[in-house]
Order: sequence, then structure tokens, then C-alpha cells
Amino acid sequence: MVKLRDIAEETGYSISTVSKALSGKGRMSEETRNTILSVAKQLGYTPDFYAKSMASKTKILVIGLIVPDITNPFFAYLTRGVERACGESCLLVLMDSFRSLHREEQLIRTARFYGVNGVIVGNSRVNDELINEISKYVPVVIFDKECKCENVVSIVMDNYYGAYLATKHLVENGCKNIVHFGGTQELYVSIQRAHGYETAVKESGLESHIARIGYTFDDGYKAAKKLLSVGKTFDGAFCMNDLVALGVMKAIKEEGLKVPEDVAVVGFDDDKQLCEVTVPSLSSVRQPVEMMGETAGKAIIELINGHSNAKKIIFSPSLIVRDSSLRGG
Amino acid sequence: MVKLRDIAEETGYSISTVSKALSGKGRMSEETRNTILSVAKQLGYTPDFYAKSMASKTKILVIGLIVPDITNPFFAYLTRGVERACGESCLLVLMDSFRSLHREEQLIRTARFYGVNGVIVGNSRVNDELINEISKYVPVVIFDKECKCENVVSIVMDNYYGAYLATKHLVENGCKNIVHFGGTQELYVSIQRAHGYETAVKESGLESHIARIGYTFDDGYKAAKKLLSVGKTFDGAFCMNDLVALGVMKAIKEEGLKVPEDVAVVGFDDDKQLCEVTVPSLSSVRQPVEMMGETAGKAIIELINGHSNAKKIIFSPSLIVRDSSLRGG
DNA sequence: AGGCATTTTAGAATGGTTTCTAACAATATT
DNA sequence: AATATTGTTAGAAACCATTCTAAAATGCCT
Repeated sequence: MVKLRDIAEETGYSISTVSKALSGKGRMSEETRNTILSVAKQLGYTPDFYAKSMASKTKILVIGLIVPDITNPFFAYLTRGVERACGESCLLVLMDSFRSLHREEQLIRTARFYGVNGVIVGNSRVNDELINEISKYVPVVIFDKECKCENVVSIVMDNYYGAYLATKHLVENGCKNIVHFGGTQELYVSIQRAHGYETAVKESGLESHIARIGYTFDDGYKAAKKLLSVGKTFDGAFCMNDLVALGVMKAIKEEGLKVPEDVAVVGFDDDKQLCEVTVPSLSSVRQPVEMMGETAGKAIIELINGHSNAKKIIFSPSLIVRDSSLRGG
Repeated sequence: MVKLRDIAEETGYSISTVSKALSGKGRMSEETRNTILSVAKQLGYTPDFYAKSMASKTKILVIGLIVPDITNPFFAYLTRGVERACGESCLLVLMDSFRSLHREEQLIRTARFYGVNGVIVGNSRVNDELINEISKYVPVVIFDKECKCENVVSIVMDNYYGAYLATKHLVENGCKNIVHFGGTQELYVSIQRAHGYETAVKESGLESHIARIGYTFDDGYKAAKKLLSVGKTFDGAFCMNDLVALGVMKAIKEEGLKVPEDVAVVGFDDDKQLCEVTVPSLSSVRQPVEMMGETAGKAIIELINGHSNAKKIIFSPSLIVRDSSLRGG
């Protein structure tokens, strides 16, 4: 490994002069600088990152981002948002827990030993104590979870409002019998979305019908199939997420009904790849995921730099209307 | 920031003793160790990663992964594969170029200044000179591109074979008139796939018809629509990727034809989210993306450690048959 | 008690850079 | 010609942990 001293010996200048020539900070004769630069290039000098970080007061920020599954579009967009906030000024270390809670906890626990200056946790399953524990050492930004510790910023989405929006939209499009294909009750977001749905339905004088199912294409397909096979018809479906919605749509088509004419369908998450590509295209509630990621990035940088105040940042979703819920007239 | 000296002053022991107590390496009385450990905990000591890395000879490996767009499932799976290879032994720094060639070049150029020990480039657009240049300083693994430099490992997919497989499959399912909805000619993979298609078609005594379009849902939709509107019918479609295939399928349906009865369709990439969720589900050529990522990770680690021989690693695709290409009898 | 072996602790060098201060040389001012 | 001014370069301290070597302290033996 070529170091400053090697260049100093080769050129005959001192180490400090070489350092300044390469960093371009101090002033010196053009000749000296050019000599040093060319020798440095010739020798293939690469600065030692660790030595550099240690010597300079402004160490490069390293941000750890822990996600349960980078192949899930939600987390991919989140990551991209964080990347955007990082820009040139900090390094993003990605840690994927492969959906293993154990590995996730391990990552959180060990992140700080890897020189990470702050941690963004893109998931809400880890328990509060762990967050409490590590936030003593390293600032933390966490999603969809409220945390009262110092040094922790929560970023949450208003799931209640998103569900409310979607359901109201179905009502406005003439639906009288709206079913909510929802998630299991353990997950906080499921509860919130179901709650938003219920509020909207009751407000409109309609009856609420919640099918607690799950989060996959198959879950949606089977649940809708079951309902339709026992003659339980409906003319609107508000679904937990886009995959469930697509499953429901498949079942509807198989029963000879049409979307949106017979049943209007709305999903959640607005996975563009998915929503814009199906026939008919799928209406969905959009979370500003990338923006949330960017906000998380900015928040952690502020926390690290010691001047942050926000403890909780709430984002509002918006409804993206496509063909699956639009009936003319 | 609490450092070893603070603990040394607090306990009255020397810095070296404190260091050894915390690392658990040298031998010392239980009492001393316990005292030091408890004071360290009380003070909230966190070792300085940079100082640690510099002092100890075994610096932690840092691998840079440059992708053009993490929200693209291909790169998300690639990333996951690399993560898997990293395990506990190295840190993965993710760099997203946001599809900007300029930014990508910049990232490649500056990666080594961030203390990255090796770089994986998940994209083939950058020019050879740049790769050449940086491979002088840092080992490189690159995808879908052959590079003759020392210090560079290429990982390539046999696109020719994938296209051949898909086309043969269509022939076996009774297609007599197969169109290839392909990509532009600048991209190496497009050329390869078109080539594989042509070989299979000619081998089967059929005529070749290549539509050079692009890579999006819309591209596929418009191209198929155009063909069908001028009465150019076909009974098989091998598409550049899954999105194009879905666009083609939409056009076919709109013209009152059925998939797969009237036209059998095969895509490329096997984006599971997409393929399994459409009606009918889409047959597609699968690239072992995650495996390729894992291989890339292992290769870069070997390169960094100085014992690598492989210069080019070739992966074979496989065909995943679903409903869109299966006709009974 | 003196000498030896063994355990425990301290001191100093090391890693590669940055940055402050001081020294030096060259030019300009009086 | 002596001093002031400016521009260049060298030297040394600092960053913080590791690790090697040497010294001090302890215990044991004769």
C-alpha cells in the first residue's frame, strides 16, 4: 500500500507538504504540487480511509439502514430515498435481515461496532427495549412505531386516513356493499386501516364487512372466491395491499363478474410496477415512501449532528385512481 | 465521546490495560477486568471504529455495490445476493446512481476514496476505460460485460441460451408464427437475446420476425397493437422482458384474442411479483439473479484477499412455464 | 531473607493522515 | 542594507486503539 511517506521519500518533500498538495488546501508553488501529484499518480497512491477519518475531525458519516427484505418494493423505494438524502456526504451501509427477526435484532445490536454513526430501522417488529438500548449509543430513526426515547425519531404513515380515503372513493363511485380484505390483527397498520375503513363506511350509512385474511395474492384470491361462492356478493373491495387486490380481482373475473363495472377495487401501497400493468389498472393508496426515506435520512443526519427536535413525523397518503375503481356515471 | 483514556483515568489503570480488559485478550486478574468493564459500561464507552481499524491490522472489508436503480427488482435481488455473501465479515455500502450514467461514473471513480476495498458494478453501460482505470486501485466485479483487465471478474448470463429456450418452448407448444418483441440494438443483452430467438426459429423451419422496440410496458403494448391493427397476426410472442410481455398481452386481449389459446406469450427476467399475479400468469425466463449476486460477493472477497483465478463466470437461465404459454394438446 | 518464576500492569511504538506552528527563503519596503 | 512582508516548506502534535516489551509486584522455594 502506497502511503504519504512513500511519496515524500520519492519526491524529497515532507509528508505534510505532500498531504497538502494532494488535498489542495494549503498554498504552495505550482511546481511542487505538480511534481507531487504526478508521483502520487505514478505510484498509485490511495489514501487510507481509516487514517484519514481519524485524523480529520469531520469523520465521514456512516449510516446503517436495516431492512427486512430489499426485494420488497416498499423497502427498495425507502432505501432509494435514504440514498438521496445521503448524497455525497455520507455512506449508506445496507443491512438486510432476510425477514429474520433474530438477524434483525443482531444487526441492530452490532451495527454500532461497525462504525455506524446512526441507524435507520425500516421495520416495526423489533421490540421497544432493544431500540431503547441501542439508542443510548447511536441515534435511531424508526418507521411505523412510536418511541419515547431520547435520540429516536419516529416516522409514521397515516394509515387510518389512507383507508378512509379509499373507502370514501368507493362510496362516491356508487358502491353500496364494500368489503375490506384486511390483514391480521397483530400488525398495527392492519388495525389502523381497518379502522379507517369502518369510519368511512359508517359515515356513509353502509354496513361494514371485514375479512381478516393476510397479505398475499393467494390470501386475496381465496377469500374473495369463498365469499362469492356462498353467494355473498359485493360491489366494492378495499384491500390491505396491492397483491391482495390482484388476488381478489382474479377471483372476481373467474366468477364472471367485471372490474370495475360489477365490483370496484382499490389496493394499498401503490406498487407502480404492479398497478399500472394489470388489466384493468389498479387504483391504490400511495404512501410517499421515497419521501419518507429521504426524510429519515435527513433526520438521522440531524440527530447525529446533534441538532434535531422532531420526535415524530407523520406522512399522509394519497389516492391514485386508475381503472379498477372508476365507473363512468 | 468516551475513549480508553477516560476509562483509564477513572479506574486508575493504564490505557493498555483497559484495552486488554475490553478486548479480553491478555491475562489479568478478574477483579481488574471487572472494574474496568463496569466503568466502561457506566461511562457508555464505544470504541472508535476508525482508530480500531487503523490500529489493528485486520481492517474490516468494505464492499461497494453500485446499482443504477435499487427499485428495479433485478438489482434488488442482486443486492440481496451480495448481502448474503457478505455475511458478518464485511460491510456492504450501497450506491445508487439513479439511472444517471454520469453519477454512476462518479461513484465508481470516488468509491475507493470512501475506504471501499472492492467494487461490484451491477450494470454494463459504463465504458471500459473507466473500469480499467479504477481496477488499478481496487478489485472490481462487473456484470454482463467482459473485461480483460487484471483484477476484474466478469459475471455474465447466457442470454442467448435463455432466448433459445423460450422460443423452442413456444414452438413445442404449437406456435407457427412467433414474433420477438426485442430491445434496442445498443444493449448487448438485446442482441444476444435476438440472436438466440433467431437460431431457434430457423432451426424449427419458421420465419423470424423481430420488432425492435424498447423495455417498457407501453413499448410492448404499442408494438403489439400496431402489428395487430394492420392484420399482422401471430400465435407466439417472445418478449424482451416481463413488462413488455404484459404490454403485449394487454394489446392481444383488447383485440379480442386470448392468451394462451390464440397467442402464447413468454417474458424474460421472471419477476415473480409480476408473473405470478397476472391473469393468465406469465411464463418467463429466469435468471438466477440472487445466486449471481452471491457469486459476485464471493468473487470480490477473493479478489481482495488476493487469491482469485476466475476471470469470467457464466450463468445459465431456466424457463419457468406458467399459464401464458401452455396450451392443452 | 534472597533469588527465581510467574503474574499483572505500565510505557512506548505504531498505524497514516491532518493541521497547527515555526522556520526558512525570497521578495518588497524604507 | 536592514527590516518587513509574503510565500513555501518542515516539524511535531494529535487522532485513538493495539500490541510488543519491559518493569513491577506477587508468590514460592531453598
